[in-house]
Order: sequence, then structure tokens, then C-alpha cells
Amino acid sequence: MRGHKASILADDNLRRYTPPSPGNSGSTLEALAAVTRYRRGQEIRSPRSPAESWYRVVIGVVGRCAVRAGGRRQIVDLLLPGDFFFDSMPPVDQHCSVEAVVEGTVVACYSRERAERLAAFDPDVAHEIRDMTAAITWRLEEQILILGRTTATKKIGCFLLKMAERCSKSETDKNRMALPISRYDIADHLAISVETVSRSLTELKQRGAIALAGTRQIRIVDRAALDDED
Amino acid sequence: MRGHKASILADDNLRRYTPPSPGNSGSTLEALAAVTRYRRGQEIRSPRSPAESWYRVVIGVVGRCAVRAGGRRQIVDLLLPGDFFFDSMPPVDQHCSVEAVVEGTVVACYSRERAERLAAFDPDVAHEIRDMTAAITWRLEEQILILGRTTATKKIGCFLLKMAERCSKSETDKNRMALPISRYDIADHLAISVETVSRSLTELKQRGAIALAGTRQIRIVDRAALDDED
DNA sequence: CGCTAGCTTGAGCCTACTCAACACGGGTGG
DNA sequence: CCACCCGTGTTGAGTAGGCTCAAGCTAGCG
Repeated sequence: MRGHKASILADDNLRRYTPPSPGNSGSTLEALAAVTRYRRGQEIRSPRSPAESWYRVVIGVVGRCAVRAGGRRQIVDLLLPGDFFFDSMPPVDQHCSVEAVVEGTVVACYSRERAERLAAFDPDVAHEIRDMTAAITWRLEEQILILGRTTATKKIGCFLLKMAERCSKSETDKNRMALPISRYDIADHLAISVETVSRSLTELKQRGAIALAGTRQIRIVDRAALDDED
Repeated sequence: MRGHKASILADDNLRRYTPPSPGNSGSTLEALAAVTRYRRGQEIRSPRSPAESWYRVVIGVVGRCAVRAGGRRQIVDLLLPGDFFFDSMPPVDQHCSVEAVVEGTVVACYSRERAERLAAFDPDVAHEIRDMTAAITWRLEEQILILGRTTATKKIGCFLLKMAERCSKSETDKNRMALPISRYDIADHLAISVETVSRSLTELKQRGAIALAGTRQIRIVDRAALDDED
């Protein structure tokens, strides 16, 4: 994106699909990053300070969840390696948490206060921060569009396309994907029941839109059948 | 928000719909604002340049819509006076637009490029921009939580609470609200049919959760019955 | 070997969508 | 003025899709 200058927040060592930007010596902000490994289901918190922090997923999957009073969980935002997220202010009425969705998830944590101080000096850092908040907004809007679909099968199809897009960045086959999360997590993400997730997948398989190898290996056969509009 | 210092982007002059006067020795960014009035359903575009812009709703309601192939419209984000929004990159597969939802909507438009240049000099402006993007993120997440509700009545109830919160800022009665949009727009916002919107409202009325005076005047009677969790 | 977690499939019920009809109000034109 | 139309809102009947409850199935693991 911002070509010539090295990305300060996204260290090449940690980020997988970062645009090549060498020559970055003495990155101030990266030195502040605290990289932590989490077990599945473990809550993600700032290890150094309870204040607001910025995070970036390095390995695995992170879910920003809201737990309703009835015990139902909803994964508001699903974060893959390279994605940024913030400590969110908890909503007034429902409990909100951030947790690792897969085992061995690795997250880099930055101090928000110091990052903002750095941004005040370096306009490029400020611009980069805006880019990454734009990415957050973009993900959320896509999620709203998915949730607005009429049937569960369309939601699943759209979700699979989006996940394939995000999972297979800079990979050979954009139609092959190792689904990183369980059916239960998909259900909580799309606000449908697990049984319906399973039924929709088998329906898509029988319709010839996708092909399954095991439960997690998914190959997209007919893209048009997946984003099939109303 | 930011205490003693006056907000630069949200100047009271713009709230009163004052066209920017050239040579104004006041706020730099305010002078860049182009304030335009829109008819209902009219698409909102930058009047001065096709480049990316920042907008703020002054009067009325703005909807950021996605139109599917089947003709179904979805209002991804609903913006009330004081809310900011950006030109969004159109999604690849579905057409996206920004339009005035009520007649006589007034929108202030800023040059993104010049605002960013100003932000590079003034850290307070930069912080303010971050605050306003955080507000966008916050709205979208709330919308996802609403769409994740199980039944249409719960969606409507949650939506009413959110709207009452946003409509009656700095007003006397937080339980009384003049609903600014039609049932059809609510339906497109919550991804349910118009008939279901109407049915849910009558159900809430009969249940004693709300009281209706006409079709748009709504009084919230029992808040607990509206955000009733699963 | 039994246990558990993840996944699938079936049966019945309930919700929301669709189609349809009707009520109401504000316009416009005869 | 009334007649009419159109946009909005409400209500009803029938249908389709998703949820719940329940059972079974597989794989990994102590």
C-alpha cells in the first residue's frame, strides 16, 4: 500500500502477507510489541498493562465475542493472521470478551498510548493506523452483509468465499482452504445453529458448489453458486 | 468529548447549516466543508471532487446501502446528525451507495486529503479523527449484535433502544422518540420484511413494552422487555 | 476400551417470509 | 370540491426455512 516506507506496526518477521518493505532498522513501535501464545478458548488480555492496547494476530484465530444472558455466544469479529484489533469498550448490557479460537494462537500486543505518541510525530504511522482501522470497518461491514442474507445456505456460502479469500492470501490455489475453525464457531459467527451449519454444508456439497475432504478441507468448485444472490 | 478544547470537525456553525464563508479566519477545516442538502432517496456524492471524502450528517438521516442482485436493499449503516462517515470502497460483487433516507437531509463534506494534511500538523485533529472512526466501528458492532438476535421482535426492541439513545441526545425525555425513518427502512436495516416489522411493533405495543402515538411517535415503557435476552 | 468433542442426520414445531387485501393520508388533476 | 393515485402501514392465510430435541457417528485420547 504505502510502498516505499517500511511498515512499522507490521513487522515482516511476524506478518505473513506483508508487502515487501526492507531496510527497516530500529523500529520503535515493534520493540514495544509483546508477543503471547494462547490456548484455545483463553481470554486475550494485555500482558503488560490493563490500559487500552492494540493487537495483531500472528498465528491462529482470534474471536471478539459477546456473550448474552441466555448463554448464547456471538463472534462479532473473526481475526486471522495479519488482522489488527483493539480493546473494545464493553457494551453496557452484555458481556464482551476477546478469546483465542484455535489452539496455539499467537498475538502481538502494542501499547496504545505510546503508539499514539509515535503517530503524533510520524504522519506515516498515523496514516497506517487509519488504514488498519479502515480494514476493521471493512470486515465488520462484510459481516453485516453476510448476516443480512436471507437463508442460512447463502450465509454459509458467502462466509466460505470470504474465508477462502482471507485464508489463501499469496497461496497457489485460491479455491482450496483449510477451514481453521469448528462448525460451532461458524455457528456463533453467523448467528445460526450448529445443525443448520452442517446441513448447509452438506447441501452445498450435494449441489456441487463445494467439495469436502474430511471436515475442514474445503475446495470451492462453483463460486457463482456460493454468492448466488436472492 | 475532548474536554476544554473545541471540536474542530464538529463545529456548531455547521450544525446551524452555515455555508462556509471564504476568507474566514476561523477553523481551517471548517472552511473546507461543503454543505449540501439532499432530497429523500438521493445519492450522496462529493460535490467538489470524485476523490475520497469525509462526511458528517448535519440534519436528517443518511443510509449506507448495499443493493443485491435480487433488488433487495440492505442499509448497512444508519447515520444520524453528528455521525461521520466515509466514502467506502465498493464491494466487488454488490453495488454500494450512500443515500439520504429522509427528505431534506443536510450533509457536510470534507476533503479527505486536506483533512489528513491538517491532522499531520495537529495531533488533536488526528485524535479526533481516531475517535470518529472508533464511533463508526462501534455502530457497526452494535448492528452486528442486533442482526445476531434470534427473533425479529428482539431485533426491533434492541433497535428501538439504540435509536432512542441516539435520537434523544441532550433531550429531556429519553423514553420519547420521533422515529425518523419508515418501516420499510427499518426492514432494510434489520434485514427483515416490512410486515414483520409492523407485526413486531404491534406485539411490543400489546405487550406493554412501548406506546405508539401515530406511527412515528414512540414512547418506551418497559426497557427490560425490549432488551430481553434469550 | 470407554470417554469426550466434533460433526451429521432426522422429526416436529415455531418463526418469518410471501402473497394478498385493506386502511389511511397527502398529493394532484379533473 | 371530489376522485383518484401513490406511498405508507397494518393484518390475515399459507408456506418454507431454521431451531430444538434427540439420536448416532467418527476420531482422538487417556
